[in-house]
Amino acid sequence: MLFSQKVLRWYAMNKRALPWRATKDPYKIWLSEIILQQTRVVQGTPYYLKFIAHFPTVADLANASEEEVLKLWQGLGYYSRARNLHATAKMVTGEYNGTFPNTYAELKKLKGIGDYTASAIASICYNAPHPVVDGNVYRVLARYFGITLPINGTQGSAYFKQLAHQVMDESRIRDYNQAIMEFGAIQCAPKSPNCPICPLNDGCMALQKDLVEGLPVKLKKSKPKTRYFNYVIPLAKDVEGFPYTVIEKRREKGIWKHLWQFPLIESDSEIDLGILKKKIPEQLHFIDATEIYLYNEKPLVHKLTHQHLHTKFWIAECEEVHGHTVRIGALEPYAMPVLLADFIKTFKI
DNA sequence: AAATCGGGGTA
DNA sequence: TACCCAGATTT
Repeated sequence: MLFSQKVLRWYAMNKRALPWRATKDPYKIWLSEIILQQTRVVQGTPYYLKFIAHFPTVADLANASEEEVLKLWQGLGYYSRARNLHATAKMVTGEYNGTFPNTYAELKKLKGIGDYTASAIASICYNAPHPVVDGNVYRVLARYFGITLPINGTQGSAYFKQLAHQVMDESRIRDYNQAIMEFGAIQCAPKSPNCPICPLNDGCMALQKDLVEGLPVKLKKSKPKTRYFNYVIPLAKDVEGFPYTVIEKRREKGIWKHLWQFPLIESDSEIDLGILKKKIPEQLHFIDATEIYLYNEKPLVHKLTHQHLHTKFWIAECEEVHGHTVRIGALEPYAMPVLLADFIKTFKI
């Protein structure tokens, strides 16, 4: 039996009932695909349900503020997805008369829609013959056909793309694309796949050559860089006696763009109170503290894929503070990185 | 071509 | 720890 037919047969028996599987509405398919980029189904599903509940149509999403979109996205990571999601919703609503384009080429022009996502939407919504190539597909193809080219090199990327095109079932592309991804996620798992029970094991080159654990081959990535963050939390009391602080929006490029944070001093290494007191007038001139103390004895290490953030939280008690002031009890509506959302949860004055 | 962009789950 | 996740974009 053909590879594609084996995959489709496996899918018919094993597919999960996922919230976006019941529809061909391009808005919902698009939303699910953006959420699921580099994100596991179990992590993304609650966000998908939240977004559909808040924004039933693309026009609802377009009419929301970016603040609102980022807040709903909080905790999911890769926040450019949320900013691009909002921009594309506005584009579709404003320039496409509220209707998503129905071709791969037109879809790919939209922000946040690359090769994979354009193929996914075109095939799932319109049954257009574009094979998806995601992390699951790389793994399944590399193993079944015994391909040792690195999947993230230029050569390998092109090779897998043409191979995917070669082995797809064009007549059933809508199901086939979801089938091969589901097969990769459930059966042909990254680690310790249960090959003895796999219905594709008879034709699997990796299994024959004992290469299952070694495939796919991936070029090694760079090591994470260490950064030293000093968050200074100003603390003052307003006229009614409520404690308030100051936050700011991250405008520069880099992580967490357009998310909110406390005033930040980044240093080249870990610093103590003495150094901090010298830096505050230089970098955070709006803070005039009567007392400053360290909130966490050991730096909290927040690990991202490419950065390790050694973070100290300093409390700066002030008579008054200027800037974007917010009561401590009213920080919830602001979209913040998990690092800061976690801090706020534990923070007791 | 390589780096960057999060956070969480798994072995 | 190391690796991966329904990748896209920038450098």
